[in-house]
Amino acid sequence: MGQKAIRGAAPEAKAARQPLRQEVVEGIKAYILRNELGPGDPLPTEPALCEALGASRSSVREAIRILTALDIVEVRHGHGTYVGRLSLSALVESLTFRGLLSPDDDFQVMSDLVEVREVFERGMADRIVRSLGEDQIQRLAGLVDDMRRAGAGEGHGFVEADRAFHTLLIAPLGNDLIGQLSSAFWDVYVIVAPHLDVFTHEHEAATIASHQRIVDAVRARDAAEFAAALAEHYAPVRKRIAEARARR
Amino acid sequence: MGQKAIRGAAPEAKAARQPLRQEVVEGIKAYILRNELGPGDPLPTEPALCEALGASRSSVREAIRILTALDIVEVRHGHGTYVGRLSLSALVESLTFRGLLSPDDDFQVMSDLVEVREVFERGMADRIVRSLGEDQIQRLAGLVDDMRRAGAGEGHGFVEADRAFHTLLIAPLGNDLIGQLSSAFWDVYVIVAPHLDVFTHEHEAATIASHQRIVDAVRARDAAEFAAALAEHYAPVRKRIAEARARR
DNA sequence: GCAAATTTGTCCGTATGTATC
DNA sequence: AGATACATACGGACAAATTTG
Repeated sequence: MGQKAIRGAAPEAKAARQPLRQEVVEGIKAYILRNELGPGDPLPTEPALCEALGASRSSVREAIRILTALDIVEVRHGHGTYVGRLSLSALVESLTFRGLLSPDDDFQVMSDLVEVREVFERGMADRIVRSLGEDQIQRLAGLVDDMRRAGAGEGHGFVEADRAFHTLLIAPLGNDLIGQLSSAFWDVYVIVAPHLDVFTHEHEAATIASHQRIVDAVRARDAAEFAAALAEHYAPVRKRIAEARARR
Repeated sequence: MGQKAIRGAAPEAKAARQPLRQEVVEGIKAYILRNELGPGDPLPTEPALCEALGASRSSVREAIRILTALDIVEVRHGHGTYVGRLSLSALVESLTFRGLLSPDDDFQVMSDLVEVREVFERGMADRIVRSLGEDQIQRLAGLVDDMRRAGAGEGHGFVEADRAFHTLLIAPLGNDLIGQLSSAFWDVYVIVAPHLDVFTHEHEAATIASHQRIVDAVRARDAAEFAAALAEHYAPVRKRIAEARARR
């Protein structure tokens, strides 16, 4: 019968009534805050949430879908609902779709994206060369070796080593946001780039060389040289994107 | 009666079957891509999507909720569903909730956030001072005047002028991603900061002074001085966050 | 290994609120 | 104001996945 609750009567006298599902979203968020839950902690079952928040299962489920998209909750079929990892997966989804969407601006998205990563690393140059430990520098050098080996054989491990290299580079900053943003941008790049014919495996040698130069600069604790090496590394990437753009 | 489609039989032989709603999500995204739709363009009605994608209303609606959270689709009650603005609203939601969540790390989130904005502006210093036009510099100076007026009277217009100032600062870069990220971070800061007692209106005078110094540096096209002015501007912000953190 | 219990996934039918013409 | 088209919300039923006895 769709019995109706008297929503909008008591609370917020004349405020534009927001959908019930949105109230449920806020209710679930408030529940997590109130109980100080963290990633992985269990949430009430759907029927329990229905009763607690005074909404039907449909509304509760739609609210859960919204929160799932934001990685605030995570659902395991047949098992239960839990607090999510609070990652930036939504950002990856958004940017990826935007990159695939516009037939012309997609190259601009890629270019912007690479530029931001460069700004992160160049802007933090002095702090990076200062705070990287000897063992971490050793691991960076090891990753360059991995790139050499992967470049000779298959191109698969190459991008992984490249990614690990840059992840390790910004790790010592202690700024999780930069790390996660950079990681998200990398995800987007890897997903979108193949659709734009940007990948050309001929440039691997140059990429390896510039990474080696970065390692050498870190070893020497030379921030200026470090920034210069980064510029040398990113310039051809942007150039390749520009070339692919011109090709259309 | 819940008549069942034979999902999982024909497609992807042994791949782990994903929920139907996820297929609907991909189907709607594919529809947008295939028809090269842009923000504001209309999408089929819910019943139409049900028939086109072979799913019930529930599944279609849950898929729409996911895409709405990502700002890929937008729904107007009683009117229809449309392609969304593809903004970074999901990022704001995610970061805001994360900031409110952890009782200790929230300050870290705020600190990281401000640091990223500083890196954007300092990392682009030379390009900013080079590409800002005379009229834009004039507008920057006008915004500083606005801050002076707002500071004397009410604190409301102050943050707006401050925001407009920084938005205008990075606008000439032509990097939409930086602009939208910076804007998103500002949103998060404004939402979360009041919960942490970071706002202390005593520092408005110093803020105005450092903004004036930024304008002067831009006028002189002096990138080094510009970067120094930015450092002077952001240092006290981070200091305030650190103080609020220590207060707990 | 099987069966029961729990929980989420999907479907349908219906009623209501909202915007447009 | 009425009619129409659409999204919102409800409730019940069954399917599928997971855990447990």
